[in-house]
Amino acid sequence: MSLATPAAKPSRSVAREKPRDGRALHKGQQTKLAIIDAALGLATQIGLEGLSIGVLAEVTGMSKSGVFAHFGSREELQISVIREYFGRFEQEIFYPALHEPRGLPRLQALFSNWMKRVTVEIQSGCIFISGAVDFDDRPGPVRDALASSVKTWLAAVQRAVVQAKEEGQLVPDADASQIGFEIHALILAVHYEARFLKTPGSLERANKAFEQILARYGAAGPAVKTVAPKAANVKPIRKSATRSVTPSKQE
Amino acid sequence: MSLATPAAKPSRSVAREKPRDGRALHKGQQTKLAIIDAALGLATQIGLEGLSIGVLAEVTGMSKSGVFAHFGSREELQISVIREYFGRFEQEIFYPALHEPRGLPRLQALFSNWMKRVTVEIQSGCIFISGAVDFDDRPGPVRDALASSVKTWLAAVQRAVVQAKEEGQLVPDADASQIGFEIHALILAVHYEARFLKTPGSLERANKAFEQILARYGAAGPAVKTVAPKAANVKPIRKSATRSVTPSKQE
DNA sequence: TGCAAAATAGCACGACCGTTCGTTTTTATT
DNA sequence: AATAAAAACGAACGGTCGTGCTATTTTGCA
Repeated sequence: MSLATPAAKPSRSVAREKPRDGRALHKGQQTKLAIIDAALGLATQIGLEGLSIGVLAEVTGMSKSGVFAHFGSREELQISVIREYFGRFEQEIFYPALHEPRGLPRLQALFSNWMKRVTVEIQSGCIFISGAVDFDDRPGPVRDALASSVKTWLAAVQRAVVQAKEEGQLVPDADASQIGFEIHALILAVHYEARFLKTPGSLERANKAFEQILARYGAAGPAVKTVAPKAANVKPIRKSATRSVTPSKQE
Repeated sequence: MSLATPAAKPSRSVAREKPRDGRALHKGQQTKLAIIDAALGLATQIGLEGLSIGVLAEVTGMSKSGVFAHFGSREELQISVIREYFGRFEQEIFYPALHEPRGLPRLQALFSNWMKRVTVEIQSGCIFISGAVDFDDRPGPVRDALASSVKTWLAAVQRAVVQAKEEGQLVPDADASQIGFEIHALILAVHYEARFLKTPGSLERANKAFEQILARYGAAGPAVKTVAPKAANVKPIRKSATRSVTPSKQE
């Protein structure tokens, strides 16, 4: 099972004819990855729209045309950045949560990892949020890439809610889309209040609200009590689990 | 009592020496208001950062320098737009809610009016949200004006929560800042999901979540039962109440 | 009606933008 | 070492941006 239903383009790896390790990637691919990495850093701070090829060239120590040649258009650059950002979302939030047993523990891990990432993004910014504002009503491939990434991610969260219901850890009439909406709302509010308004205590309020969501929809009985606390602390990590999950998205 | 603690600049009205009605405003002030109005329309769609003097001149049928002369800088134009937007927030959301009795009914009216406005902003956009993204980490007077406007507004909402607690309609240990945070989160989520993702049913989910917040913190006993339903439907409007509240903010 | 002041227009500037194109350098292979 | 391909450069283009000047028009009051 993968986060992205429409298989994400690999775009990296895949050497020439003879992938003799130690020189697998073309020089161009290396620098392209370096450019995307720098672009991602810029985009998180000033947004996808603020991202300019000129400053990107300056940062990477290249010429404008040199940077440009790797993408062919600014839109393609933006889309590359979105893909990279989505990939890191998977790596940092989604895949680690898969180590937790499906159901409530995994849902809690998803939210916890998400919040951990938000803690960083309070300084750096989130492309999925700034991008949503930038491409609110501007149709095109960039907006499509952005929206599909976000939808994929939100669907994954919602799937975890459904599984928690299936495990009997949430009451049967719990509305998964409603719960997903409320969780998403908390993340957005943390970004707004902590990053923009700099209101203290936003992180804690989001955590508290999340717990109250679980408390409200949590099924009665001992099931919640036994499973939840165990998973919250213990992490049964399978060896090289991260790598074993990642390639599965290739197909 | 006014929404804005730091008295908002009138900027309009105030004629010359002899305000003989019918020719109270200078020609310049009239067109300035017209420019701001057009700028507000543009800014809600493409954001404060996307707002350009060139297209604004085109829309208003003026020359670039003609538009520019009214503000002296782009920043001042943006600030004027923020002030105008804030003023409409007061007019459409805050002041009408004052007609409801303080406490729960007024809080419900605030949220209801807010949601009514959001319904429009799904198409047009919200400057307080796009502006927060645009000026995330860009200090300056525009960011200050934006943040102070939002904070003023959020404080007004929070005040309504406190009053509901004072009226005994919410449990005494209800955390007003926590409730304010969660309400704000719902609005942000509606904007994101309805405007950007175009997810159906977002409005309903926000309304449902709001009711559940009230249900969770609602005080037991008959107080809630008797007051809440009455205020939810009946509107005891004092005659010309809107006008009687507005000028009070002048001092 | 005349006249000062206010409002608007016209024009140009420097800066930055994405993009194109021809040239030069670097890379990878024989 | 030779060579063809890939990568990076440099300069320039047309465009938009905010802003500063100087005219010109319009306004409001004597």
